[in-house]
Order: sequence, then structure tokens, then C-alpha cells
Amino acid sequence: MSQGNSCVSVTAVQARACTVREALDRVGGKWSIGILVAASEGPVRFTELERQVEGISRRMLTLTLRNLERDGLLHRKVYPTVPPKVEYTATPMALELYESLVALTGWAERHRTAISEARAAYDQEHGAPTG
Amino acid sequence: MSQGNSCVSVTAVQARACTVREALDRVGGKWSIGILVAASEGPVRFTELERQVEGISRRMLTLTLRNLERDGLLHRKVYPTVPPKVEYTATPMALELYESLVALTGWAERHRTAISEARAAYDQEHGAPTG
DNA sequence: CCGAATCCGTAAAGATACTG
DNA sequence: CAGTATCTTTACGGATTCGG
Repeated sequence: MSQGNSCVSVTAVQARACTVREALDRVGGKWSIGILVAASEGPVRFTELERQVEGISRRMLTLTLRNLERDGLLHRKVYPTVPPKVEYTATPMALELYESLVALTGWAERHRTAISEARAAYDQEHGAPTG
Repeated sequence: MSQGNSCVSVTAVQARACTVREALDRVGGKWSIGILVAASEGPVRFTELERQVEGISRRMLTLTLRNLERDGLLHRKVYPTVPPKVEYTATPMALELYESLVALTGWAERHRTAISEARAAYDQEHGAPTG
């Protein structure tokens, strides 16, 4: 997931950019947000996530779960019962992150149509994908 | 850059997740943020960006520039002079996006060490990359 | 100075079958 | 139920070359 970046920028401008990317890298994957949002509502089990995120493969669910756990965004609790039971819970840090993401949600909603129009205009002016 | 997603989620929970991803996809690339931040300070030229972003290749600069322009985040102004001159300017929409990203910056700075520690702890408990 | 076009390596992501 | 292992496809990103 292209992490392991320590913000070794030369200019102050790019140092700021790097800090932003540092945050985005935590949720940069295709599925991280979906899992995080689902886990923000309370503890969720593996199969439960598999249904909720919908479209995710078993493999990607496992991988993303591991990464989120490794970053301290999810807590993994195993119940040693005979049908195995594992619960994933969002940590306070993850909940805080989600709050920060709400600002982005607002932006996306406000400019959703503007972006679509910009893309349509661009595609028409240049080589449009539709023809 | 894995865009073209229209948020066709079934559950309300995942619809919210999708809106967040919609915003993240605009800046999801490896270089988008760096370019956006540089352009937020005022109009910048191609070669200027090539130096500022530092590490970016000519190809990726061009590609990312095109995507940002297509999404309506950058305005491209060409001066038909004999040595060609092209200026890229952040649109109001892009500046607004950058403001929203500042919230994320705060989060990243607050939890930078916590994340590092979480990763170290995880790597030690499981198979550590360093041994 | 600003870019397009091509080739190529790596990493992300999907599908599926198998296991404790 | 909760994963792991393996295989294949796709997208991202780097290096290089060429053109206006």
C-alpha cells in the first residue's frame, strides 16, 4: 500500500503535502474506508463484514483487516469457541479519523455534480471516451 | 486511477463510505496531493512543478496534471509564446478540498507516534519484517 | 519548454479452492 | 466461522525516446 514514507521533503510546501499523504495512506486502499465505517458502528465479525462491504473478496478483506489492525485502527478479539468467532472493533483513533473524514464527505457532496460536469466538458473538448 | 464509481451501495452505511471514497479518489494518486499543494500557492508552471514535487517523473506529472484538470481541480492556461508557457492554477473547488484535508493533517500529526508504536508492536507480536 | 508515446517491472486486486 | 494458499489480471509508476 505504498507506505513507509517518512516525509523527507526538501521544501516546506512538500513537507505539508507529505503529512497529508501520511493520513491518506492509512485509508488509501480500496476497501479500508468501507471496513472502517462498518466497524465504527460497533464490533463486527468477519463474515458480517464480508456481506456489508459487498464486492470485497475474502482475500482483500483479510489483507485490509490486517493492515488496519497493524496501524492501530482496529482491535481484533478472538473468542476461542468451537465455531471460531472474531470481532473487529474500531479504536478511538479510528473513530477520530472517521470524524475528520466527514469534512471530506461534505466536500464530495457539494461538488459531486461540478466534478461530473468538469469531466464531461473535458472529455468532450479532448478525446471523449464515449466517442 | 480506479475512478468512475457511482456509489451504488445497498446499505446506508456503505453509501456513506462510498461518498468518502469519492473524495479520496480525486487525490488518491501518489502525486496528486503534492501538485495540489504546490498549485494552491498560486499559478505554477510545468517545469516548476517538476522541481517542487521532487521525485516525480515527467510522465507522472503529465498524467496527474491531466486527471486533476479533468476533475476540475486545476485550470490549465497556455500562453502561445515561442518558448511555450503553461500555467496551472488551483480552482476554488480544489482550494476547498485542501482545506478539508487540513483536518486530516491534524489527525496524522496527533497520532503519528501512536501509529508507529502500533506497527512496531504488531510486527513484534507477529512475524516482524526486520526479523 | 511542454508534452506524447512506448516498453517494462512491481504491486494491488480478483477468483477460487482448501483448512483448523 | 475465519481464515490461508495459489493463480491470474489489472493498474500504477519508472525509464526512455521522440515531437511541437
